[in-house]
Order: sequence, then C-alpha cells, then structure tokens
Amino acid sequence: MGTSAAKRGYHHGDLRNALIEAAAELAAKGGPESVTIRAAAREVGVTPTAAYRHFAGHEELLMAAKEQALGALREAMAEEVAARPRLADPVDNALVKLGAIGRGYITFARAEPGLFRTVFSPGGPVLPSPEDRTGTGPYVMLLDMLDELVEVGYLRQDRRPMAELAAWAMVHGLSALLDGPLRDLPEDVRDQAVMQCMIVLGHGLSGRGLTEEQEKLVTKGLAS
Amino acid sequence: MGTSAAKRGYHHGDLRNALIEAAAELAAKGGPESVTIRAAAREVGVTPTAAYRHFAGHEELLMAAKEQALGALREAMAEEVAARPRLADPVDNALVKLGAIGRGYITFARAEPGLFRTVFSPGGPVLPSPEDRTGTGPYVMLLDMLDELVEVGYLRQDRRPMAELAAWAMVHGLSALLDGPLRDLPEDVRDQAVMQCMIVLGHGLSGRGLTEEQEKLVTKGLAS
DNA sequence: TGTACATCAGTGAACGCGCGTTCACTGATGTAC
DNA sequence: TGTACATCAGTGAACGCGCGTTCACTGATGTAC
Repeated sequence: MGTSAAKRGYHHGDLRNALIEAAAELAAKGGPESVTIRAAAREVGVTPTAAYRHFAGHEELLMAAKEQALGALREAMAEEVAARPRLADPVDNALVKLGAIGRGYITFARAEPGLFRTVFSPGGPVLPSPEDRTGTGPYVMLLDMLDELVEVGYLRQDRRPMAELAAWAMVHGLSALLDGPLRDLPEDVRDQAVMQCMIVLGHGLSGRGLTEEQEKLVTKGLAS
Repeated sequence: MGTSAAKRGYHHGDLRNALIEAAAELAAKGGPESVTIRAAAREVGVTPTAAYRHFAGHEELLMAAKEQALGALREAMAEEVAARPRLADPVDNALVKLGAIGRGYITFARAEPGLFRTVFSPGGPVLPSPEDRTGTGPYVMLLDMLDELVEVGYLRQDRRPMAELAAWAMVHGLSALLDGPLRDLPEDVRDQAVMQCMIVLGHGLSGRGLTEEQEKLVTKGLAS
C-alpha cells in the first residue's frame, strides 16, 4: 500500500506527520505553550498514548513544531525575495534583496505571531555554524545577500563581519516589538515604522555616518 | 507600629509587597511562566489563599511582576547612562548617551534574562503614548537622547520621526537574539556583536549612506 | 484603664482542570511456511 | 493459496503533579464605650 491511506479505523497510516502538523497548528494559534501531546492527539483524533509510538515525549513534539515553524518562516522569506524583479544595476539589485529579506521576516512575524514566537521560544534552534552554509535557510539567505552587497561595492569589506547580526537584530527587534509593546500601533504607522527601520539599516550598513572617533564613543563612551 | 514588622506569626504586615517581591524573584529565575500564586505564597511562607486578600487573581500578580521587571530595566539603563562622564563636545556627548542607553538595555537582558523575558512576554506593557513623556522610563530616556541628537545637529530634523523605533528595534533585537539563537556565542564574539550593532545604528541614524532612490529600493523594491 | 465586639488577614481542606507519562491490553497488519 | 503467528500501532484506565480558585473557618488587631 502507498502512503495515501488517510485516517481510517484503527491504524492511522501516517500518525507521526499528522501529529507534527497538528502541533504546528496549535503553535500557530496559541504559541509554543499550546503545543501539548494531549492537544495534538485530540486534534488528530487519537489517544495521547498513541503519540508515544512516534515521539519520545513532549519535548520531541515541540521540537518538531519549532522546525515546522522555522520552515514556514523560510518559505515566507523566500517568496518575498522571489517576488522582486531582478534589476540591472547590481547595487540596486542587492539593496532590493536586503529590503525583501527584511520585509519577508517582519511580515511573517505579523501574519503568524504564534509560529514566530515558537521559532524563538527558549530552547529554540541555535545559530547554524558559520561553515554550514548549505541549504536555503533564512540565515544563509541573509549571508549571501550581504556578500553580494560587498561584491557590488556598497558594503566595505572591513565592515562585512557581523553585518549579518546587525541586520538580523534590526529586523528581529522590530518584529518582536510590533508583536509586543507596539502591538497597538495603527496600521499605517506600523508600515512607516518598518520602512524607517529598513532605511536606517541600509544607511547603517554603508558605514558613512560616523567618524572613527565617533564610533568609539558609541561603543565605549570612555575616550574623548 | 511602623511598617517594619517582618513576617511574624499570624499576621504578616506587608504581604502584598512581599508577594510582589517573591513574584519578581520567580520571574528572574524562571521567566514569566514561573510566576504563580502558589509559588509566590510558598516563597513567602503563606497559604495561597492569603494572596487573594491582596490580588484579584493570578493575572494581577503577574502584572505586578512585569512592572517590577520593567523597573529593574529602567534602573539598569539609568545607571549605565549615569556612569558616563559628560563630554564638552555636544555631539560627542549625545553619541555617548546613545551608546550608554543601548548598552544598558543589552546588558540588562543578558544579566537578567528572566526579567527581560517577563517585561516583553505576551500581554506586557504597551508603549506609553507619545504625549506621556513624564517620568524617567526607558522609552523617555531614548526619546530625549534622540532629541538631543537633533539639537546638536547630528540627526537631521526630518529623520527624527520614528528614529526611536529603529534604535529600539536594533537594541531589542540583539538582546533577544543573544538570549535565543545566538546564546552559544563565545563571550568575546558577543561583545563584538554588541559594538557592531551600535556602530551600524549610529551610522544609520545619521542618514548619510543611501541616496533617496536607494532608500526607495530598500523599502519597496519596486521602483527602478 | 478595661472590656466587648467588629473587622481584618490569615488557615486548611477541597474542587476541578489539563498536563505528561505509564501500564496492561487488543485490534490490525504482514509474513513464513 | 491458506493459515499460524509475530509484530506493529493503536486503546482505555490510571497515576501523580501543580495549578487557579473557593469555601467555611479562626486567630489577631484595633476601636467604641
């Protein structure tokens, strides 16, 4: 028999994936706290005990939900990037990518707050090691885009290190704030805020605002 | 009798505050999920029922813990700012403040992850309304500092709107990431990341990196 | 100054809830011969 | 092709846990007279 067997009778056929899907739905609705073995089993129409045939325990199911949520983020970002036309000017093209990546991230966080929280809940996935640039994860997309910014001459080589962290921080921070203390902001103000943050980030990556001495002041605040 | 009465015998004397303090300690140790009426009562050495003399229910205690945590953040930031010497050059002075505020925020998040998470847990405090600039809250400190950056001529008047959101987003994002996917970063890399983010933010606020056309590319990705 | 009494601030027992997890079990499946 | 049997994937009942919350209560406090 194939894997086409839906839930019929006693044997489910694909319970593991059904539970993962249910877990992701729970996460989408209520965040990571809503992901429980009992709730997932209930959703699928199966006894909680049955879940233990496929998962060692609650933690393993939650991990699967986190991966699922991360996958959804990846897709959302990739879509946003793919939706942009390729521009002739290489600098322009790279800057558009920067905007697309940021927008994809922030838009996802707003559209799927439960999943977004799930990805970044305590004990979530750790930064992939720098060498591991295989795959098409969100982080890798970001790294490639920044490398491109260097190649086209917008981002100075010596400013490339850690640029990904600054970009990520800006975009992640705004996403988190819009789902937190800024949640009551009117729609149009929110949109403006997103644009403003991307603009500040764009300017900031260029490194054309501060003198070297001023940089020291911002980071240390000790020298004169 | 004064309010100096410690927990003696049947009557506690200051149970409400004792419970709030216990709630804050629980939050510091285990984040907002650890704040329960039963645990707080246990900590104080009192029956859970007693707490209902002073709080309508669990939510009210949690709110108190959030306020407590926010107060701790405020103090940490104020201390960091106060620790900087006043510089003669007004631009330099404002930039130092920028760095101090950011560092205070990020340092607090790292030193007290439980409290930091509590402040920003779902249902946390909402952004104070723009008119309400009384008090010495973290947000007000930020607004004042940015106004100063305008006065001294570093930040262009027309870039002032929403600059606070960009600054907050950068600093908040890094704080969150360092407690999340970046938690395994070695100490020195972490420090460098903090500096890099503050530098990018400093450059970014100046608005001297992108042309107007490039700004549009980053925010829209549609024009040519 | 002493005493009766209202009020306040706690106790102790109990409720129902949803959770994770384990146990002995049973129905369904597939395979060796 | 048919059948015995091992194995797999579920069931159903139960456990203990910590939680929020409510109930009737009681010890301590302070105040009117």
